[in-house]
Amino acid sequence: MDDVANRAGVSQMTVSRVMSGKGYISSKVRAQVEAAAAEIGYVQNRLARGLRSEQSSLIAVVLPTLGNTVFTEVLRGITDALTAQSFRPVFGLTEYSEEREYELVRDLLSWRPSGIVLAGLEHSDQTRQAIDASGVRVAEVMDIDGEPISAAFGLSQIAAGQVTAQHMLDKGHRRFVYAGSQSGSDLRAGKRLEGFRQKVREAGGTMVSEIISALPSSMVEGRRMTAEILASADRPDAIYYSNDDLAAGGIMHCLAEGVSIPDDIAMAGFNGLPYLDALPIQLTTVKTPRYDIGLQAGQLLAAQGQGGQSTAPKLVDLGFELSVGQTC
Amino acid sequence: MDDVANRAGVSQMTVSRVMSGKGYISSKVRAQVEAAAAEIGYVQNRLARGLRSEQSSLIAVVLPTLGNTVFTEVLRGITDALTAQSFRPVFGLTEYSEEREYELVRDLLSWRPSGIVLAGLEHSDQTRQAIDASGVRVAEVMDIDGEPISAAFGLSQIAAGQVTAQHMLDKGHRRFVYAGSQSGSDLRAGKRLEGFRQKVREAGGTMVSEIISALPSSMVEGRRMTAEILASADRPDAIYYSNDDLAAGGIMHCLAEGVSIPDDIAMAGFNGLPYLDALPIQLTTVKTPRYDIGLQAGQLLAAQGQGGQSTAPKLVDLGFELSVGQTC
DNA sequence: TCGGAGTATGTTTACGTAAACATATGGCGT
DNA sequence: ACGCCATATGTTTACGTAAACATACTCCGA
Repeated sequence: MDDVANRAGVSQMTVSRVMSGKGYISSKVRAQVEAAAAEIGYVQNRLARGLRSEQSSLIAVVLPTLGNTVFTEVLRGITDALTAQSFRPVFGLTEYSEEREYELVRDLLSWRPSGIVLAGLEHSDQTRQAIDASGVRVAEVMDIDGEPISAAFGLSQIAAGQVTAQHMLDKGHRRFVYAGSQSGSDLRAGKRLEGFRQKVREAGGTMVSEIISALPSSMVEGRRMTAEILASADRPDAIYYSNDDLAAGGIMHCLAEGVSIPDDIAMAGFNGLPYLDALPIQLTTVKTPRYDIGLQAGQLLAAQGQGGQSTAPKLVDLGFELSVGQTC
Repeated sequence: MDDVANRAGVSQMTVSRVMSGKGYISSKVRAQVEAAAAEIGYVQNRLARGLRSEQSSLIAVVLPTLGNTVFTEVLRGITDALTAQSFRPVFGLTEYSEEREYELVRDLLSWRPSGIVLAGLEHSDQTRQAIDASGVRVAEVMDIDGEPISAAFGLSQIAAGQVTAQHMLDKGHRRFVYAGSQSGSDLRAGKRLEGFRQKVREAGGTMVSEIISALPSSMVEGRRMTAEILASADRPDAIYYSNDDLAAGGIMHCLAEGVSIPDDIAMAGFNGLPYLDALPIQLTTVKTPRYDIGLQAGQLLAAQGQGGQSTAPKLVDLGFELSVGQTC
């Protein structure tokens, strides 16, 4: 700024005023300063700005994985919201580990972000403590079954599991297998299963088994698990997959092996991923507003006014929609 | 740090030495300082550190989209490489716009990143100029057909197109349709098409038509385009899709409509996405080392030594592999 | 016994920015 | 004509850190 100031024949502070758009500036001086800045290729230093203003226009984003379309779409929403306000996401991946989440949160707080996005409502005490101490605003995404730190955007995972179970029960299915992944470390999936189990129990149905792969969810793994389930002695009526990728793998298995859906086996997934519309058989699933969840979380954090924080609702239910297909 | 110093009964500089691990510190003082820091919950301020050291341990990442698995995997690789060195990615999405890329690069440079990742080798003059002026190290990813700014990690997109064409020609196909997306703004896809066209021309084959959708690539759009192509009067032997998502949509269309692959229509895609292994029909495609590309790009930028920069190769060819399936 | 080398700590300063506080000019109402 | 207010610019200072430059103590060999 000093260089720009010298060249424009004004003081550093005047340059600062032009750059930040705050305070009075005559149009003549503004033009001079802008010309000088362009000539010497001035690029503002946000580290210094952040240091001085005790606020960084960075938003920390801590998500479990990018291997799941859900989170890439949430991240898209966040990024779009932030970009519009010239905030930038800095991020890290936990791979579904609470320990990793803590390390990342701690580290990211050293950037003095204006806000932080976390997945879900369950966090270690350490994590909560670090966040409380820092005073940053928090947006938790995807889940609303629980107590948010300050604001959560998502849907009731438990209710989603319940609705799915109810639909399958209504269709006459009674004997279920649950197929999950990630060794059960995806807590949202756990909540869906919880809701699902409850409804099945209430209706007198049976959870024949709950198979949880150690691998991340994928279509390939879903196909493998489905083959295993169908080959087992105690074959169920229906499979509830923890998400659409696994379920799509199930559909693929059946298409390839000539297994009839839903007569031989019924299926339901979760998420409502766009590619499902391209499959030969429409999967019954639950559509979730992932992009919107990210967008609203991003908007909350990017909103400048600190006054707005107190008036913001704590839990924002973006809802879900049971999408009935041909698989049950 | 002043607070920590007071509590530990030492000077601020001693605290700085403990935190950064540089300089001599007695084990007694180190313990005192660490205890004091823990008690008051000290969190270092990386903005100040960056300001002082003129270097930020942030890496700017500018990618076209997160809607394409390719870039989410590249981003995973980058993130993994950076995290290992406690660097963090700050990122932005261009949606395949050069203008947007420039704005993002310009803005991200204000964070004084230690490095920047860009997709592809084509950038506007403005962008190159801004990067040159800043002196940051650059890693360009996915493409190596061209002149890199400093280092590029990827594969020859032109060669990938050629290899695919050659294989299809060897299988006896002569009349091709190309199916692309994004209004052709994906320049890597353009290079593949270029290589493809060239081989087809050389072999006396025909490009019956080149259909480019305005939408982003997706399985759904691939299915729609395939239906359109198969319904056209001038029906080709084979379709070359700009990527696997479109091609998978083509497979789905054929499965649903009972079109025989490859007898009625042959197909090839690009990327080698993992989910292809789950489909009932194996797609012929080109496998690309996306994660590795990101990983190596990240490692280059996270490597501290500036001396390493000059010895680093300019173009790193991570190769590709033609994966022959059942679709041609 | 003395001096130098290694170890351990402190003091001063600068990084680039913007808040807080001055200062200066011009116009307008009374 | 006078003073006040809106406009326009300048000066000083602090944000938290680490480099550069002191200073002090200990140990060891000549």
